[in-house]
Amino acid sequence: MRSPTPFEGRVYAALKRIPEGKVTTYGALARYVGVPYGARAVGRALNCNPYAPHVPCHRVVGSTGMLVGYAFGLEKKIHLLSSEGVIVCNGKVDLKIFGYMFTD
DNA sequence: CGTGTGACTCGGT
DNA sequence: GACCGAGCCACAC
Repeated sequence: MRSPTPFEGRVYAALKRIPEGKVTTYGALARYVGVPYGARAVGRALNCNPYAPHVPCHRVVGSTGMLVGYAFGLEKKIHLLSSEGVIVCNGKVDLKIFGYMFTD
């Protein structure tokens, strides 16, 4: 287990701020942690440190609402989201309804 | 310190 | 809306 870097710590903190039944995008998450164009860095951090379920990494989807990846498997990710009230259609989520933009 | 990689995003065609 | 190429970031080697 590699020690979590400050950057990863900010990512996990942001993840925990996502209300249940909502999802966010790698881009929005990256901006929130202070890295406007670090969407890839965010994804890499989650893939390398899936502290699940301590960190709800399953609430992170692509900019188009499409689920792009999950360390435990996309099927698992989809199931978790639907269990929280998020409607997943064909591996995609409606960001117009479930998209969380870290307004605060 | 340079190179490669990955759960991304955007702009052009 | 789909496909393709380029850009950006943090991290491991």
